[in-house]
Amino acid sequence: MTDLKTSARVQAAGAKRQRLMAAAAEVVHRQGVERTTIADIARAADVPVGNVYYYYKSKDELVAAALSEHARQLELLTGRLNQLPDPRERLKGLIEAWVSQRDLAARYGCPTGTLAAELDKRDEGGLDVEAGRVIRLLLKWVEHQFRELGQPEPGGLALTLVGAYQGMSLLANALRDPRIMDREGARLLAWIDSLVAA
Amino acid sequence: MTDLKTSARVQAAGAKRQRLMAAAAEVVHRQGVERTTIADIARAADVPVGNVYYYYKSKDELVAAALSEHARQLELLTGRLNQLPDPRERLKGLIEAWVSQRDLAARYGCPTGTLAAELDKRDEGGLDVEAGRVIRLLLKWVEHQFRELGQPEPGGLALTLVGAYQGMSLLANALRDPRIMDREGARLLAWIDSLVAA
DNA sequence: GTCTATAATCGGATAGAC
DNA sequence: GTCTATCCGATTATAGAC
Repeated sequence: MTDLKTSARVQAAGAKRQRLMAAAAEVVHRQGVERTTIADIARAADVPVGNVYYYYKSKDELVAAALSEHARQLELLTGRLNQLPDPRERLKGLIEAWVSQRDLAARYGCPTGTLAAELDKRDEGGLDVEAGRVIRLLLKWVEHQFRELGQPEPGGLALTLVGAYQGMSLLANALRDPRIMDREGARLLAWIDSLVAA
Repeated sequence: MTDLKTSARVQAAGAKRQRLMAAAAEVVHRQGVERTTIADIARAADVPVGNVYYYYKSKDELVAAALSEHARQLELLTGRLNQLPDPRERLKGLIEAWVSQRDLAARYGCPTGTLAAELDKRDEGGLDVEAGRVIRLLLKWVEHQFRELGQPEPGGLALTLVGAYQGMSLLANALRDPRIMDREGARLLAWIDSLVAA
């Protein structure tokens, strides 16, 4: 019985931690790190404000949690795409996933990209390095697909593709126009199709 | 004599306003809007803190000033490039200007792009719209060059070029690697060269 | 026009009751 | 584990002397 109670408590605690992590990712994406208060995240996660510090010792830890939530989402996506037999189809699936998020991107930009940009304006903490790691995760996966496609410079192509995504997200956001995601997404799909396997 | 004294005073006042505007642009680029205090800008401009409010009634007005400073810099650059007779050379000159800023971009990102991204995370003020205007200024100029080159879809090409710039700046910044600016810059130059005039 | 002192507010973090 | 009350520092903005 104590075991049951304990595991239930642990699960509830784990659930709260997870809720806080997911809420941190969402709210920080919408408001940015600096404009997001602990209270904002607590409210979104439906956790009492003063209780947050039991799970995360500081605001920076919550931001780190948001970052790892983004990494988790990315791994979920690439995991799904890895089921596809053809690397070309995997890359096209990635682009389609980006385009499907057009409205969110037009309103708040790429979650990881905007977060990285904001964190790079601090010196302390080292959260900026953490953000770079998540972006590298994406770059490495894309590079791997280009290599499997037999492309000569997979690293350069990955930089171009991910850079195009970051750029189109920023422009869609700055101009508040989701159609930019459609337009550039279509161009990227055509580009991938045009690549000749070596 | 009163005229002299008055004009001197006006000039000094104008000079302070300009110093504050330039300082706002620089400091906000490095630290971001939210982490920049009025005191930071005052110090950078060598103006007493309490005196700032004589020139700008609020922090938002200082941010707006930073934005128009970026617009001014952009007009200076395009004005110089307009001297070149060939639109293809003008576009290549723009790309070279971007690459020449690689170290700044790798440390703090594109001044206008990162500012736009940060401002888009607020609802109040309408400074986000102002940031969009500056980006549109650049897009329109680039579009004009592509049109003069006889390209069929100048608007789409402008979106691609400016998007590529924003993307490579963000990646260079997130990965702290200025060589990304060289690499992608070279690719863009080759792309412009490959375009066949219609 | 210039500058100081200070008001007013806000948000991160902690202490400690339950 | 949960939650309240509160401290403390920082920052925008203003009032008013010079």
